[in-house]
Amino acid sequence: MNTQQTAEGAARPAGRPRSEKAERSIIEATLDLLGEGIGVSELSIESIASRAGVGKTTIYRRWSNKEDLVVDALATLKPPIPLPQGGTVRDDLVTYLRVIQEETRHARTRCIMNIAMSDSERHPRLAERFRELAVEPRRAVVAAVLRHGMDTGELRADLDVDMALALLSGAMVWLTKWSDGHSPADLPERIVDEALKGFRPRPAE
Amino acid sequence: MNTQQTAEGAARPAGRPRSEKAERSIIEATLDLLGEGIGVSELSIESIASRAGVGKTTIYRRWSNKEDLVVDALATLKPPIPLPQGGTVRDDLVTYLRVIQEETRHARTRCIMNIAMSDSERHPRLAERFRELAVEPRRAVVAAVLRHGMDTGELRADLDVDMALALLSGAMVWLTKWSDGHSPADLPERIVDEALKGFRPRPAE
DNA sequence: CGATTATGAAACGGTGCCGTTGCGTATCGG
DNA sequence: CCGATACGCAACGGCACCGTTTCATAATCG
Repeated sequence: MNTQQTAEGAARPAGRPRSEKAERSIIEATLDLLGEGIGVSELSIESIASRAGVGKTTIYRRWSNKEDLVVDALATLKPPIPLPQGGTVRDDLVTYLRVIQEETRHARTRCIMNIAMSDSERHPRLAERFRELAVEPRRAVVAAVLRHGMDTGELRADLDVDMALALLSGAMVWLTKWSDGHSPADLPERIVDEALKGFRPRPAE
Repeated sequence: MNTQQTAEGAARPAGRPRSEKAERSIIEATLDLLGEGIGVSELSIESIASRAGVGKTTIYRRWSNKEDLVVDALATLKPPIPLPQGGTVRDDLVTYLRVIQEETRHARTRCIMNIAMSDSERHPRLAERFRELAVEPRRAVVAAVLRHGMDTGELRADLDVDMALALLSGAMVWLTKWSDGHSPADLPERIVDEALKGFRPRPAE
């Protein structure tokens, strides 16, 4: 009985359908502004509408508040790299950090990371969404790499995977943040090697 | 920057002197608001004046813009703990991370850290000030601890001190950020031990 | 005392954004 | 074509701040 091809199966609600293009450009404008360093709280609906070439009405019709819009915008971010786990664990880890380093070069990524980090208290749903979209998938992939290494014996059998992940990612973010802008190209290698060796002297290698 | 400032030797500039008490309460109100999660850009002079029980005039007379005020406010933050380097290097490092962990419990510290982290692009002077006041002193202390360990042989002689610091601090911050609010009490020990051991298997200990 | 400067309070005009409404037009189903 | 809905646009009244000014009062000098 449903003559339209709406995916949901629900009847099409008569009248002019909402423009997918408008929706996309609204979300794009939102990410755009966030990427320019505008914080969530300073982000105004009017600036989004203007940037997207859209009436405010069109935005208010779809989202009842700003946070919902930003959540949906974040949802369009794809975890861009699944990491091609090819060689040794060391190489995979270096590749992983290199991806982080590369992304940090783009202002857009950097700003969105900042938002996720600092607005986590005031906008918990946002932080949760970001974690679910950007953090968790990667965590899972790298955790698999680490476990693989533990199986083959390249890594300690009793390694704490979450701790190892935190050491690597944390160091990368930390150094990038406090290292006067641009980080040296060999940073990923150095972090991984230092983490693999540990701080204590090694009796024999 | 503060426009007042007659050094002790200089002649008193006739008329009613500026109230030290007002100045303190302005700065206190500023830190107060920042500690409640208000970001620098949303921080309004009027809210500060109201909170401090002070006229806007009194603020504008001393600081020409908001950033200067915030910089001065940050300048009153003291690096609260110089770290009692007593026992083994391991213990000192655990103590260091415990201090970070403890501070992270207070909302005020957390918010100010967030500001330092995420506003570093839009307010470089602020970030610089924070780094100079809060990050650098501790970095120096812990770096000394690490170097001491390298001398005594508790740590590898070829350890990269900056990298080690980044691994420890980064992991602490990372785990605190992504671990649903409260971090387990033994986190510092676990981070330090994992970092000391390294990820690779150890032939014999 | 009088000169001088600071203070808190209030009001100023200006701006940017809020969320809503009305308008004329565009795009769908029937 | 008709009814319904969405569109972009412009305007609304309202609010929060901005940075400045005015004012009566308070503190310190000579």
